[in-house]
Amino acid sequence: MAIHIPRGTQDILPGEVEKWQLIEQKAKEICDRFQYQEIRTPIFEHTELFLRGVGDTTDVVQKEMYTFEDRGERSLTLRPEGTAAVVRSYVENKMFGYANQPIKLYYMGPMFRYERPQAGRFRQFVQFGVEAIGSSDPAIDAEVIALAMTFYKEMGLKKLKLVINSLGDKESRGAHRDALIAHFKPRIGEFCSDCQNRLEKNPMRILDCKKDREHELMKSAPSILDYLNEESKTYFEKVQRYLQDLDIEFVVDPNLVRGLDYYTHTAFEIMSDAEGFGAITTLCGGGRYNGLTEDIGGPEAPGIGFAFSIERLIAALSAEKVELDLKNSIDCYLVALGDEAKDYTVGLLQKLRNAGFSADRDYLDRKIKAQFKAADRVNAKYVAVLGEDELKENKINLKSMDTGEQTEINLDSFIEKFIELSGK
RNA sequence: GCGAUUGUGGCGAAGUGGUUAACGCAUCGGAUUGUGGUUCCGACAUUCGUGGGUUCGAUUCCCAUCAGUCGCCCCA
Repeated sequence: MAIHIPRGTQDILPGEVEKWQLIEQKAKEICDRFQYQEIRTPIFEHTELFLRGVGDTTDVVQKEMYTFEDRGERSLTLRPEGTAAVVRSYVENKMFGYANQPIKLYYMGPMFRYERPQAGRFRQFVQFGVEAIGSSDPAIDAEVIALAMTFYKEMGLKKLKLVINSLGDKESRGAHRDALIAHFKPRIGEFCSDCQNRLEKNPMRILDCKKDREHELMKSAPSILDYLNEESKTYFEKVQRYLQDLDIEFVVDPNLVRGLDYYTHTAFEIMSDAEGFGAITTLCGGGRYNGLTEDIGGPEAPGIGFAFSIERLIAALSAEKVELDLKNSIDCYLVALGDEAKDYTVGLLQKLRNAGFSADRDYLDRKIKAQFKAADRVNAKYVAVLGEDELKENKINLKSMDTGEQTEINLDSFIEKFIELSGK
């Protein structure tokens, strides 16, 4: 039996890959405008990095990592997200010492999570992400969010919803944590087993639980926003003000927690409202992670970033029925009749290509009619017919597929004439 | 990890416990000699995800297994 593609992975075939290329191009262009530079890190890292960086109480680490041992008995893990690795590289390469600060980076590449595949969820998926490290100016929080929103808008998405929250600094989080434990502990038995586990390890994640959402203690739970100290409060207010200045609409959701442990202060998600987008609504997630550099053994350096998956972007584009501007025509298709003519097209084709045109010919020894069909199928603008008659007279017949008009051209001056006619 | 649902030619899809498994699209060939996108004719599955069982006989019934899809949890 034929071998299948592994579960949760996909081949991106011609016809579909053009969308990816367009998106990648757009992402790079916008990063250039915002002055973020590309960084490429390995696809696997030491498992330890994610345990410490992402947090060992998170679902991502507990049940979704592709972890394996190499021949040297090192525990390695296919990266489940991008931030930990970028921050590792920042520390390892001492980017904190670079002249140009803050360090503004972007990345794009495959991530891996062991999950049951479904709409918008894969075991290998491609994330595009951005990290700005070395500044704790709320303006850069706004810039990072603006970058994501700009990208989506320019791709043509309209049904977007930006949700933001503040998780505060260490002090605020500590106070909130104590309040949460005090709030839930007396009646924690009424909650699901996950929540019972979360109580001591990471009580904030109880707020994120979907099962116990309707419980009365959920509604009366202490909000992080009431526990922000002055500094955190001011920071959050500034971020919001900058977003308003940028005309970026948002809603504040005090229950937005995010799945990874490293977030502090600003946390945000961009969701799609589009119908037919399925159960998954999050397109993009991100936030600030002051303290992450220290968690993985580096000096103190505040950072903020986001990541989104190209797969979900494409799903959102198709849910909103956005037409992408994909060009798919070729300049010239060569139709040859007879062995002598076929031989001649080998060189002629190369001349067209050398002159900068996209050009192709038949390689299946098809009849003239079938060759024209093939030309039509690839959306050829022109078809050049070379048969025994033309060859004898040193001519070639050029047909415009739009107008059906045909012109006889001297074979020796074909390229020059073609450049002229095609207006290139 | 749990649940639902599906699995027939390159694609979409009908169907039955029993001789040759509809149809549509695509593809290829042809409709007086070398010209596409329309029309007409013809060709194209020793085979119904895989393995096992029931049966005189299974693509159709049962079991297992694998895979796809969707949902829960959580996320991108």
